[in-house]
Amino acid sequence: MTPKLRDVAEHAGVSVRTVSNVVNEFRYVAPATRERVQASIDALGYRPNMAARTLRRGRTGLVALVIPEIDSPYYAELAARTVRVAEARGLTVLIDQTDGDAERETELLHGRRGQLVDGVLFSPWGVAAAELASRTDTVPLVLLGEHDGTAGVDHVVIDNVAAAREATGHLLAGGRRRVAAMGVQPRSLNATARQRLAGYRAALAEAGLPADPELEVPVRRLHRADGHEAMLRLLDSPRPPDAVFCFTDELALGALRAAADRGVAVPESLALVGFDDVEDGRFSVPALTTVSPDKDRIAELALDLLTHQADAPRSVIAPHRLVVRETS
Amino acid sequence: MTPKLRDVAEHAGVSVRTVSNVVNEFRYVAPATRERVQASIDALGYRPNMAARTLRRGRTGLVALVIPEIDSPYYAELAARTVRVAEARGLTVLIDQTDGDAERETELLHGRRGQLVDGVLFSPWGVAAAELASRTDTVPLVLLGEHDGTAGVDHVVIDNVAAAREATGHLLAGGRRRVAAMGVQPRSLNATARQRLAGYRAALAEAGLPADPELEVPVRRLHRADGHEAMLRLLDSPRPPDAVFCFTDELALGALRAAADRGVAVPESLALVGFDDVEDGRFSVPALTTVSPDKDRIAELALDLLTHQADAPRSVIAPHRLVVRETS
DNA sequence: GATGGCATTTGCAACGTGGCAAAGGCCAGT
DNA sequence: ACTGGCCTTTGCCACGTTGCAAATGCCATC
Repeated sequence: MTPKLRDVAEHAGVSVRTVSNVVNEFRYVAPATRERVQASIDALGYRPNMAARTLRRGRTGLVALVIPEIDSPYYAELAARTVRVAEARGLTVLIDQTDGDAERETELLHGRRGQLVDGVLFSPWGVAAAELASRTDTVPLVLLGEHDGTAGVDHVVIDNVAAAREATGHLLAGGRRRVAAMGVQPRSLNATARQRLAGYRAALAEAGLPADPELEVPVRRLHRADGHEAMLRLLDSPRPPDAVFCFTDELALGALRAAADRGVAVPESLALVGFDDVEDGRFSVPALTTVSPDKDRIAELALDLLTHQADAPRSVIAPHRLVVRETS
Repeated sequence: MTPKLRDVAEHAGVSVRTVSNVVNEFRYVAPATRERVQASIDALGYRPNMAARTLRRGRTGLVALVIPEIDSPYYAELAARTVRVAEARGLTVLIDQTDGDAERETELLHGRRGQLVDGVLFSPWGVAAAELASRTDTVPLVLLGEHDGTAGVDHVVIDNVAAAREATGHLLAGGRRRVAAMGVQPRSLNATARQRLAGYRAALAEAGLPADPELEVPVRRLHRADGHEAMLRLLDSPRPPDAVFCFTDELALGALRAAADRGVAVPESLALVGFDDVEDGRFSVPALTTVSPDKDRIAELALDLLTHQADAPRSVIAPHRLVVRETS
């Protein structure tokens, strides 16, 4: 059996409370006592029991990070950073994977974790804003990357509209005239996709180009396979685009592969811009031009919001920048 | 305040214990009572308090997955699968990221998590076998992907030697004669790298080729950047290889990029084989030939071992297969 | 109508910890 | 020597839950 406070107390010849004081680095413990107790702790290999501590303190030190998929590189990178930042603040991250399933998202949102976590960082995929509003759970919540303003919830976002406009504008500035947008979501729940589409359209309008419905390409998910499939269709269509703004790097990498399959030269005949700046895109051939959100900053800001909950919901915007590489 | 059992009990006019019985689906609860209590539970929005439950039951339902990096695609994919399998078994996975830091690994190994988890799935990087043996913690432990047989611990592995031999043999069968191995670890702690090197050498020996130290390429980490750098060095060397067996897909993807940088045609002038079968490699140009470990199976087996701990340490081998694509 | 047995409900206690506040001990200043 | 004050240690209890076993109630059977 794992030793508990009482065992240490007996071993050191002090009261349970004193051991607790040592463990919690209480100020008023005589150096000699502290030393003796510490020796007993080491000797017995005592570790605080988290359950008991949590029950007593009312806090767990755990934060849930709810994301659609761990193995999607953007989320993996975001998760890695979140874990690092959280650890630096004495928090532990519990990663929940929803597979984009709205039902599971709702479940987690309404506190299925039952007091297991002190806060939730939530990167929604299929869940509607209304669902957020109807939340009864009291656990602090911060939304990542979704914001249509309706839900009265803290959130960290990047300026998706501006970023999409820059990306599309960059393609247009390079002389492209048939620029497609890939990543449109059939169900319009997804605020991020909507905003990127809006930015794309704004850039077209600025350049005096008409919006062509054929060039607004819907995909089921945002994976490489989806990008690959959609790009093949585009390239096989009567009037293929000369550039594509992809809503994620994964889509862009799939599209890049499709271009290779069809023998279309990138960037000569087809320019591509992605979104997320994931590691893969830096090493692809050719390397991917992309919008790079500041993931470290996102993680930091999200944990800031979570640990300093305020009365009124806040919206924080993390920086992004366009990274031009070889696909454009 | 979140309602507790007592609140529900009062609301439903039954004892606390009966509510607990309903929550835990105890057999002997009258249907009418069950219904009434359930109504109260729903009305008040009761959620069991995990800390109290854990304290009482002695189990948390949490399993730690300790990996070097979440955002390395192999680990990300493994983590995603582990989370799914665990969930199907009513377990929640807590992901710990060590950044390959031996100290942190040791810390986690010795139970820093203090009863927070019921078991640990551990994918070591820098920690020595001796460290494992000296473990005092009693939490069930399963090792992933490391096995030099010395540590008396359950583990799930693939047959790295055989896999490396197949991969290298495949390159040799394709007529390559200067086959390099990339991914050798300077410190020899890493059993996986050692085994893959052994398999590589075995294949060379089988083909009657001498082992050339110049072709056994060490790298600091196993990332794309390391593969890129190492490959550039190889290509710039007096006698570059005509094929490289990379110990991870990430290295291979970096190498692929390096080949493009130097204008070396893959697979014509240079063949590449990776290891891990990560998603990126399926969409790279050209698509990566790789050793594909059965990650689903690894996750399942690991949780099997963890939940059915035995007296004697067991070694389980998960299947793998060589997936030939375009780089060889 | 009494008895036995089973279905259902309940009270008590304990899991290991930390908040609280009081008790104890020591020393300096008067 | 006495007092006051501060440093140090301590006991008691509650956090919310469930294991245990006993208590209650009901019905069929004799």
